[in-house]
Amino acid sequence: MIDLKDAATFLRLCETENLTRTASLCGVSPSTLSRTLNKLESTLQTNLCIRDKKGVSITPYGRKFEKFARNCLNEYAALEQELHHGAESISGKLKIYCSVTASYLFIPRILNEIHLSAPHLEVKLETGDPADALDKLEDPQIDLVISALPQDIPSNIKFLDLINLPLVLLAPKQPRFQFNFSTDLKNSDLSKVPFIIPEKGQLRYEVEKWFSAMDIHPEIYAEIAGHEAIVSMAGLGFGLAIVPRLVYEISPFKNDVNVLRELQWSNFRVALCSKKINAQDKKIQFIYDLVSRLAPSFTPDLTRRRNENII
Amino acid sequence: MIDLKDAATFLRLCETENLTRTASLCGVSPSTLSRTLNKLESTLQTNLCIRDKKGVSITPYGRKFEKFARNCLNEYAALEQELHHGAESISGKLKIYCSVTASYLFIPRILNEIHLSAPHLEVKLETGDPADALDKLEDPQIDLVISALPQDIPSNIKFLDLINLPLVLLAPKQPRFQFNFSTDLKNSDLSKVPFIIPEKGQLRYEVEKWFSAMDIHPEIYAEIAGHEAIVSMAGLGFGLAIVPRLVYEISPFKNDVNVLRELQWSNFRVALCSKKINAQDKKIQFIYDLVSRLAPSFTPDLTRRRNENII
DNA sequence: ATTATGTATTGCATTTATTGCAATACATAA
DNA sequence: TTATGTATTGCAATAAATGCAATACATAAT
Repeated sequence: MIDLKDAATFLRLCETENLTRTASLCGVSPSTLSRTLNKLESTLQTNLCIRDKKGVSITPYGRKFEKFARNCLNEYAALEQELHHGAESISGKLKIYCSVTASYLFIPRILNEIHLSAPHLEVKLETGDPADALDKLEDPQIDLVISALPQDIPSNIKFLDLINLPLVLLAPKQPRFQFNFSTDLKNSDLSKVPFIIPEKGQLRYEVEKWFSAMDIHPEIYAEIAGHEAIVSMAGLGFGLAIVPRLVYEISPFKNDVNVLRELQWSNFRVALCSKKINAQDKKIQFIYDLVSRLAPSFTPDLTRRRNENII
Repeated sequence: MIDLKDAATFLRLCETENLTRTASLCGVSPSTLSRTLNKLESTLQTNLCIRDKKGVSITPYGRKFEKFARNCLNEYAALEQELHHGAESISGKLKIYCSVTASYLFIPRILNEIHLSAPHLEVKLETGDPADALDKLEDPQIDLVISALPQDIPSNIKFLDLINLPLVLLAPKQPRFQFNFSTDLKNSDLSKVPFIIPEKGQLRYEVEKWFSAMDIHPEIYAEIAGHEAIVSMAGLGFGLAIVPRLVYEISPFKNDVNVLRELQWSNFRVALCSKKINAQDKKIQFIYDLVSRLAPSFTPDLTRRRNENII
């Protein structure tokens, strides 16, 4: 018969579609997880997922089981709540601020994990310009933010590194003006083309640092709030832009821009942050703990994609 | 974490409130079941049931868990149906005919067990005069009946003994007429009081056998269809009556009648019956198998109550 | 082409959990 | 008192789960 623990395990697998990482999330070895899946499939007499040397993919039957598992675990959480209503367990409300991009990448996994290991914790999410993220911590409503870390980290901030994002230089495939950039791009050329740069925040700082290191004095076409909008502007052909690779990867305008190069020595540390004064909060401690288990699974996913479509 | 097998086990315990019998139903030893309950209670951090030397009783928290367990197992059954819709599993429809009393005693446990071990089997129930039960087998709609076995069991009937019910002689506490029966009841007296007897069926046969053995020639007040109605009539004071003890125990008129004595040497075998020609049916075989596991739990429950309130 | 990294699985020895028997302890009825 | 029914516990045997290390394969980087 099915053990609810195995059901929870399968939900994690559905989220990651990766046996090794799921195993580490569940705190077991990959071999154990592999055998757990065998057991699950044999009791259900069904193939829940296809596992080969390449990885894991969930079958339609697996999706049905996923629904079932989610239902049961929800009811189990409700039962626990009913039995000893939340005593000892992590519960209450928690508000997180982050960029739209961060919400795509980190939040689903974090929420999934919260749902599995602290189902009584209510999470609210606010998205916006990542440049504002650290300041948002001053808002007493906001408990946690996902933000790029500045050079000098304020002393009242506690943080946990999530990922170190490479920055990429983007150019529109169809420039709106007749500006020039050839394949053998020279820095001197960059002073002659319009640039879209962030209005403020750590990315603005990094971009300016790069300009100065490269000794470029670019023409600024626009200063934009929100990383995602920068890619849109570039995609629409208004100019070159610099954003974290991840933002480019996720953007709906991805196909309208080319990656000219990846910026070296850039330092764009994305971290989970909170005010140190809240560090004692049980909920916040729990999230730090949870995310630190989750963090290793972020890194490889993003630094992977290679074979740039350099023009 | 909870195993659905343990949840099913607990549902059986809720039905029987008896650890030993539940253990035998689940096919494990009582010690194993005891430890299963310990495990369950420790994972839920709650007392699901009170277990002492006297027996088991389910706590309110246990009832909550029961609801949860029922939910989950229902969903699990639905999932199984969805995955390989009923292949290999016992499914379809089955109609059972029995008396109201039998439906109170046997049917809940049987249905509970069906629900746990063959959740896709749809059971319909028809209740009526047990005298008609065996004849009902001629109805092609009816697959199984619970009936008293006649002296000569028809050769085309397959059966499984459920219980051997003692018959009791009942007298109204407040007779409607001025008939007489003293505490030192003599058989000769019984010829002078009105009797309510069954219209037909095995009970009619047993009653007449007893009359003739005792050399009583009673005054027949009424011939009634349906055992339950016989107790009602007696309770309303129309006369003495003979019914299976169980019928008396369960009757809402129980408090309006006294048990004068238990009839000796009466032979009222209640059995699960079907036509032999249907014995190959997978569903029917399954029910026989299931009920034969269940049967031992019927017997002790009913032969227990002693200390009759003999007048 | 070769190397390096990432993926899942399998054999094996070890540890851990489960199981049923028999014994125990108590309650209730005969 | 005796017999029956109830649940639990100690114990030894059995069964199951676990992680390590080795394996096999795919893919990407060099």
